[in-house]
Amino acid sequence: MSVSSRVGRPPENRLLAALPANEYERVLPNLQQVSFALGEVVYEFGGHLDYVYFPTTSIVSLLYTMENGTSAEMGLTGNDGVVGIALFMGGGTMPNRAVVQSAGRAIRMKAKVLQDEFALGGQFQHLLLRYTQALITQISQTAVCNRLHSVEQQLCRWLLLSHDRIKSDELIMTQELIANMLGVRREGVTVAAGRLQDSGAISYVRGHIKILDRQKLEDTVCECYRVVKDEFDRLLG
Amino acid sequence: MSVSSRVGRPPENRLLAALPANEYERVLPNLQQVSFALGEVVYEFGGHLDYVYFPTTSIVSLLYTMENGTSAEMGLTGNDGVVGIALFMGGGTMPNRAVVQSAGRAIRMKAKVLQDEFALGGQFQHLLLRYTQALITQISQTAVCNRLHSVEQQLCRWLLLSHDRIKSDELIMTQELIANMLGVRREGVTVAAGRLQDSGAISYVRGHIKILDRQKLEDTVCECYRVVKDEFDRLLG
DNA sequence: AGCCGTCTGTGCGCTAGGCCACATAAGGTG
DNA sequence: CACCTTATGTGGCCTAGCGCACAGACGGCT
Repeated sequence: MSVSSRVGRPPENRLLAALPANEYERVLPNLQQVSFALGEVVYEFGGHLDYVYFPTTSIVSLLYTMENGTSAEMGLTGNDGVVGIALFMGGGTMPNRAVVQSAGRAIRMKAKVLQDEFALGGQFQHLLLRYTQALITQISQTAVCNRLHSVEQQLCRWLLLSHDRIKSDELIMTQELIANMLGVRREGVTVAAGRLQDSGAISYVRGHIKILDRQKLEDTVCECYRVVKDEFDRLLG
Repeated sequence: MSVSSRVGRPPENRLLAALPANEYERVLPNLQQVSFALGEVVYEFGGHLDYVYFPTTSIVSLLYTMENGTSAEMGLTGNDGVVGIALFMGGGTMPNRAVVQSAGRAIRMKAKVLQDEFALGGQFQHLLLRYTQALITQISQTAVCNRLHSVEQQLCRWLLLSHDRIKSDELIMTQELIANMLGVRREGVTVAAGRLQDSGAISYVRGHIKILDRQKLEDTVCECYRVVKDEFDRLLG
């Protein structure tokens, strides 16, 4: 992770952008821009956090890794959210890992600053809690989707959720990594991605996925995607 | 749901019991005891909530029902939690249902009272947020467990989580209902429960499950159970 | 260019769990 | 007690997805 300059106005993160001017001005001196590399670990299982991160151009996955090494994603955070909710929820640590799924920038804020601001009970607190509720919806829907839907549908959901959180139509992501996120085999992703490719929805070349026809993905995806999207729009839109 | 008398001291709900005396005295006049019947719906998908509920002897399941009618449980709340987190998280409604899984009592509190108390930022707010974080862990672990573990392991997890939240060794619950909770077929539950019965862990007769040997369940269950239990103990213990 | 490591495609056998169709059993009710 | 509803046990068949093995294919490096 590399730390660079100060943060501009308005911020590229939707949570920060939704703050009233006076609250944003108050926290602005405490914000820094950082860059995340692909695969970088933002926090570990049970690890302590010194900062919270508001992704701007990056996407961070929340994963849980089992004792036997297999893993699955619970949710993902992009420019509409914040990584490190344990810091204001009061738990300090979370029993999961956060890994950078798409390289890019984020804005960080010292834990203490966040906690003090949260304790004031203003709009900042409000926004963080609403985001947390939206995240709960995302995690819940992941639970249901894992149980009831096919790998192909889940891949569509994952592609659409990622696409929503990034400006580009190209995702940098091997099938191996996607398999880890979805908690399925790499070959399962190959087959599902192959079908999406045949239908013309995406093209896939060695870690570079291009979204060619978003509508086709939306036609294939299960209802889980829309439930999550609608809830984010309702709570943060 | 039947409303009865006032609520005693100390309360049978762990969240309320953890309140400092002065905060509990302040909310006490606004608490009422209610009884939930098995299968009663506490709130519907997107429905409005006038009260939050602190279960004491009841257990409430948080479920999501798909468009095609199949459903799956995201988490469950007993005397260690509260039903209706959307009321203090700010969203107002949740995109899921809450159904009484085990008949019993709960303590209810008017939404407005809860919100005012939450806004004071005292211990009550603190406890509610910590509980919410524990719930997030539970939901996450459900997501992972749905993806990676067998029906038998999930049934064990479910039995243990329920057993922890109830005084009795007997659960009133048909296999059909358990199947809906776990998002699996009824026959799948029959087979898994049959195995547990053969091993002497439980006995199962027409909607009455007796836990005969808790240790055997703990030997069969996946790690998900302990992760959730440890996190609840850490955050609320 | 040639090599090599990393991705991706594919096939095969296997199993868990889905769907369907019944058989049985346990209580409740007249 | 006879009947009927509801709950549970069982089997047969089918599919999705796993594990494994290996065959390309692409791209970076020397």
